[in-house]
Amino acid sequence: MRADDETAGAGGATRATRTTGVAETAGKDGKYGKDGAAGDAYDPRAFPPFAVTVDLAVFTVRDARLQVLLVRRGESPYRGSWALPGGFVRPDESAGAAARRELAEETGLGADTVRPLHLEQLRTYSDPGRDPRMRVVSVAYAALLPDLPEPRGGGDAAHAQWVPRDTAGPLAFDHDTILADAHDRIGAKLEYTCLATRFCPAEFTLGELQQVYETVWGVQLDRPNFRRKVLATPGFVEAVEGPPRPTGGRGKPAALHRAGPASALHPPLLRPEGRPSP
Amino acid sequence: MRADDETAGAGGATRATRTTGVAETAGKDGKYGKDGAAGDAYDPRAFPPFAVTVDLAVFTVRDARLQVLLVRRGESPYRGSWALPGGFVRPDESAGAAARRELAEETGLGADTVRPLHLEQLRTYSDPGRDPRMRVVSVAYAALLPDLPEPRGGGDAAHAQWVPRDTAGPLAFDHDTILADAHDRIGAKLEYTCLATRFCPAEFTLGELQQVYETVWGVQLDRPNFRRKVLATPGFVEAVEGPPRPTGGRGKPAALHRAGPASALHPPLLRPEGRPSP
DNA sequence: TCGCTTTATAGTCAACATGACCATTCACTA
DNA sequence: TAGTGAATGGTCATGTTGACTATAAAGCGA
Repeated sequence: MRADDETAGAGGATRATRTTGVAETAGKDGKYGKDGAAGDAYDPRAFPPFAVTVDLAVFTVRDARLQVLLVRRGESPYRGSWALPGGFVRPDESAGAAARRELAEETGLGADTVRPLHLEQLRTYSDPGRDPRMRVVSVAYAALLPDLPEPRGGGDAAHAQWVPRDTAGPLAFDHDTILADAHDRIGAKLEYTCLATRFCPAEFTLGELQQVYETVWGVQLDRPNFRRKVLATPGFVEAVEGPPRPTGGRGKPAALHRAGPASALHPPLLRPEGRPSP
Repeated sequence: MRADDETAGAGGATRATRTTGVAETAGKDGKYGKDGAAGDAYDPRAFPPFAVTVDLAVFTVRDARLQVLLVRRGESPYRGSWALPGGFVRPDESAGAAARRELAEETGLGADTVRPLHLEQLRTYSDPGRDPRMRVVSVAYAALLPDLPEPRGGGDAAHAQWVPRDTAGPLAFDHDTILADAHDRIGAKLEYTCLATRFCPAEFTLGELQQVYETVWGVQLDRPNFRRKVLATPGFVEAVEGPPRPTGGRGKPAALHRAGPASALHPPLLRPEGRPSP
């Protein structure tokens, strides 16, 4: 969660292309120029068009590590580099729809599996130089997946691969920045939302939920305190009837829970130390 | 802060335009199709281009009310409606730079005044139908202004006007949604960042700072408790030497403070009741 | 069957933060 | 000189958090 935007390169050059004050205000809100008075107005068609893409930071927690889904680039630039999955937004879909479509394609998961997954818009990256070939603005999304039995299906998604987040990079384009922003945002949202359950299967133990927090934050939490806090937060989790899951012989089997109806935590579940940045 | 994205209209139609799986993965990350193999690849130039704009939710606190800067549209559609200020992103600038440029133009403030203002990217609105004339994706920003002595300069900005936030709307396009998202985001960030000082002039009293919280959140806060909390948070504010500002005869003059070096609050300054949504 | 290990769960206690108050100080005005 | 309005300085009960100890339940190996 970086506070500021890419503001480099502002100022001078933009002034140079400015013609009149009327030209500015005529193009308000993404509209054409004043009706008919096209000569002076700011006309978007007079410029090379923007391409709009989505980039996805797809996270899961597996083997007590935060893993991110990456693809290897087959074309230049950055040929052979790892990159975040993504693709073009099509003329008839929103960025959110494009992100969900790409998520299904890259993970190889069916539409039914992908539909309930949490997709969160992070921010938009629009630096003029971020793609050396053309002007591309990219809307970045973060996706949270439980540790699914079918990590990546065959077909289109064969080239996508889970990589531990701390060993990911350097990535193509500005994807290192996007990934860092995504990690920051997810970590921050764990503090005051119930997002952590999205990393878990439908039924999970409190130990698994705690593992999510510990993995995303990179800290150790006290187990009794974590338990107390989660159970004291109304609507965060609710107990599941029936026998606990077989443990495989290690310790007492834990009771199962499922995500509750709440979406926000009151008060928040704060990280042990200070947060990185606003 | 809406949790989910615009996902309406996904699915069917996008499938119809899909050609092959190779076409999908070839256009990864906002690139052209596979080198040379343009026949099958997804080529952005085959589609009508996207226009990219910025929309600004510019807030200030004046007369104990949250005010937002609006412009009146002179062209159709929504001719005569109020709308958020904004405009096209130019080919050589980032969205953030465009937002700052538009902010200067709409407020009539000089570049030096605008430079230190807080601009925060909210999210991107990309619904295919959000502008009836063409495909426009808009990157929304929130800007926080102190109650400046020159509310709006002359010239270009003469048509922009401060409007109380609760009387704003209905606005053109999806600007009601953007404004609501902006208000939610600002309110949430007041809880765990030092953002509130951005609504204040360089030197301010704790009463003025409290007024910001009360106005944005729409609640009343206890003054001694607020004071204790703010002063106990390291780096939030620091005392200013010298005599207090003349009060105009109403009560004891308050000590002046300026924004401290901190950017995040630990622990956060939570709203009295539960937060609206995640 | 008896320990032994492992993990879940229950409970204690002090430090800290918060919300609801009351009291005092200060500058200006009537 | 008293009165008014706002800032500032406290108290106190309550709730939350962090550190820590203790108990319970399951499987394993001897």
